[in-house]
Amino acid sequence: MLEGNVEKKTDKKEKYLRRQIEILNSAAAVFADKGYHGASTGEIATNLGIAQSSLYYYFRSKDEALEMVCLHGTKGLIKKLTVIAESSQTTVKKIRAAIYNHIEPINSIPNYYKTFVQELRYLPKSRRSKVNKMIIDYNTIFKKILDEGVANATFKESIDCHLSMLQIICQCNAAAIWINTKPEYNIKFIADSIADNFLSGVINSKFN
Amino acid sequence: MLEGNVEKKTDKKEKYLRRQIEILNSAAAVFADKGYHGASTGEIATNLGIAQSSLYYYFRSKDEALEMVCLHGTKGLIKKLTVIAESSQTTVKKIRAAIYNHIEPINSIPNYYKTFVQELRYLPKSRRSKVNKMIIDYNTIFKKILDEGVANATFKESIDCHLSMLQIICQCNAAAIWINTKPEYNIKFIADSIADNFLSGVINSKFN
DNA sequence: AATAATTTCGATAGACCTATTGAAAAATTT
DNA sequence: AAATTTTTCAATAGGTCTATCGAAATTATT
Repeated sequence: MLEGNVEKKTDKKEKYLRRQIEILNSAAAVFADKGYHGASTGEIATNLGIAQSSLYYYFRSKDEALEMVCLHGTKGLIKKLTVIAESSQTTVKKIRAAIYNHIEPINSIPNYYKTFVQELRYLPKSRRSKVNKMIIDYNTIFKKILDEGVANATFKESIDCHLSMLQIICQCNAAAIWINTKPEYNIKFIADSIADNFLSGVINSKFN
Repeated sequence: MLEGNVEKKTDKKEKYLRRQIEILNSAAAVFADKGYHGASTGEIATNLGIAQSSLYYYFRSKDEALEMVCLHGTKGLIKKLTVIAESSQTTVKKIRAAIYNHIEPINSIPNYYKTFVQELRYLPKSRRSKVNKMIIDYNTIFKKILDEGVANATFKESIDCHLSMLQIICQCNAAAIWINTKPEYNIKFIADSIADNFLSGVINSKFN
């Protein structure tokens, strides 16, 4: 049966893709821990209990693995940010939601997050196009929320929205490194702190 | 003459140390560009126009070179921060000065700064003691300025000073990466932006 | 100018690492 | 249970890299 064959083929493919994710999880863990150049395919394989050469059934090269980790780690982020940006909340709430959305993968997929933040720079130029497009799109949407905040007079006219976007994102990204240094530093706490400081600053209001 | 010999020996030593700095400059440049593991001693040497093996007259190993770059890149920073912390300025001015002090080496020694920020994590544990002590001291002084701000009611009581310290520093450090992405992003502009946002936030004052 | 100290060099050992290949093993289909 | 497809493996070619060594070159001293 034709339909039967199609279904089976799809299953095969899905099984392969599920296994590929397991491989990528290990790659992300070693990349996050040792850095891209410090990571060896041998260690990625050993952590999975398979032979080093077996990895190459799932990716062509180490840098393809890095690209896949970076792309997989950011899957869905843009869509979620778009929903936030296009929602009818106040700008302040959008910013809070955007920060939480950005920081959440630190919890769910920490090794992908760390690899993206710290190792993307080692991705060869020939492999950058997809990731770069994604970053530009993401930053543009993020900045738009800030632009809107200035336009509707929620934010001061004096702020540089591009720079503010970079400042927020770099605080989120850095959190991936020190989030586990104190028990009270969970992502909600950190997201709130970044948002509070960004929105209102630290100066006591009686001084305003 | 005894004094003569002593003087000459000192000159020798200083000549050696000057050359060592040249070696470290090249190492810092390659570390900053390629990352510690991606950097090869061959490239460090080629950039200096000398043989790879010649480097080992100035350091024992690649990780000793990394340690020296990290230590040299932060020389004097603590002293300057201490002067700021112990000065009689207002807390707000201290924060502005501390941010500028922290960010300034991005201009004067960018490769050391980038190496410190991005590659320190690859320094073997056996070599971390000096750098770690320095970082702890530095962060403690920085946090003290914030604590003082809360104590003298310049800052809100609700802020987590340790977290705020981390947030400021990570914004400074990230700036080393994107400072050259726009012509108007000089260190004064960025230091002011970080300080402005941190102190007063971005929300339009009529909303307070 | 001869001697001594400092600096640089070429050659290389010993490791480690990526990616390929063809075969073996395991799983699936017929 | 035989045949086919999918997955894993061992072996290894070919490359790069760190660190060492004794010799050569350069610089400084006597």
